[in-house]
Amino acid sequence: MSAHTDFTERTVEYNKLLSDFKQLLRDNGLKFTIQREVILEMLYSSDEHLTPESLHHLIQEKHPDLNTGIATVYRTLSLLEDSDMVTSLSFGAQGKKYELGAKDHHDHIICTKCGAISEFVDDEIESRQKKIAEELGFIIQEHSMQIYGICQPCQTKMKK
Amino acid sequence: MSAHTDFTERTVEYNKLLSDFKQLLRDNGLKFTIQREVILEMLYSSDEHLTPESLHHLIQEKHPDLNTGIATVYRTLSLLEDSDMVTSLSFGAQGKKYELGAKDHHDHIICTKCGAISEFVDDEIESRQKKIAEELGFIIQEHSMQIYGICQPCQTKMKK
DNA sequence: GTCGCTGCAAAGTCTTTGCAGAGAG
DNA sequence: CTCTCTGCAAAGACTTTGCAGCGAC
Repeated sequence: MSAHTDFTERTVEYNKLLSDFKQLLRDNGLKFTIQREVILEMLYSSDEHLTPESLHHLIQEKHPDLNTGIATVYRTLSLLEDSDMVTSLSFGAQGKKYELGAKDHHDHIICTKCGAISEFVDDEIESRQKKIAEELGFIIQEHSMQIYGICQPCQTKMKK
Repeated sequence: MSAHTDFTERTVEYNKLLSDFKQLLRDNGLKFTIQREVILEMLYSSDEHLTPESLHHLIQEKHPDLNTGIATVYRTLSLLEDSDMVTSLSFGAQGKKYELGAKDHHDHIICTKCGAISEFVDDEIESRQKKIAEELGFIIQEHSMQIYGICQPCQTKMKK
């Protein structure tokens, strides 16, 4: 499930993120605390889109000693969102989900029979999106796209 | 933005919607009430994506005699959503927004600052999606796509 | 040391639910 | 008449905020 990334590369990427965060805090006269670092780290290491609650849960699990409060999670997420370091998304279900803005972009195609998920990126779609946003006067930040269908293996099963 | 529709045609379209709704209610042993009719009517006649609160407000305004409760609005929207007559959208901004599902397929572009939503359809994207699904061996059923960005008015505000 | 940060709990929002009377079928 | 609906208010779920002690700088 979680894509394996080369350790060195991952560290470099994370360190960049971390120093951006520190810079952001410094620029605004804010303090770099262990809680804030852990929240960033969890956002980085998780491949999922996290809700404030799931993020809090993750932190409680991995760093029980910190006894981080949910309020701090909310406050930090707002801070990160205001600074465009994370983006909040809310698909249908209740409650927002958050993800780091720095990750590689990709879309998903989901099988409605077995739940298998494939990822894809299509340059043509990406460029059309930019054009559409432009035409509508928007400055595009990102997008999210899901295609739902039936995957090959499920199609085969259904024929039997 | 809002396509002008000829009055007669509009009435025909609305009547179709209304009879579908009545049928739905009948099929499930539910009752056709004035409140339910007014909610459907407001959803139909509004070009906006409505929140439960704004919908309630609209109804209070146009039909003050009914004194419709917000709970009824929530209950009716859930009913309509469960029956796929309306679709709920929940992007960034707080609170869900609802739109009639009977309308033509379209995607959404959402302002991450103020929550404004515009709609669009792009044939090229639609056809690319079909192609991608095909390449990945999927039989496409449907899709959902959202672009997030900053709308014109918010860009202007930010410059000040 | 100073001043922002944190956890806790209380206060806000938004949404759902229980109830008794009203109303559709 | 019966059984669902409705408005109201109370209860829930999710977020934000006030406060006093803690900790980064």
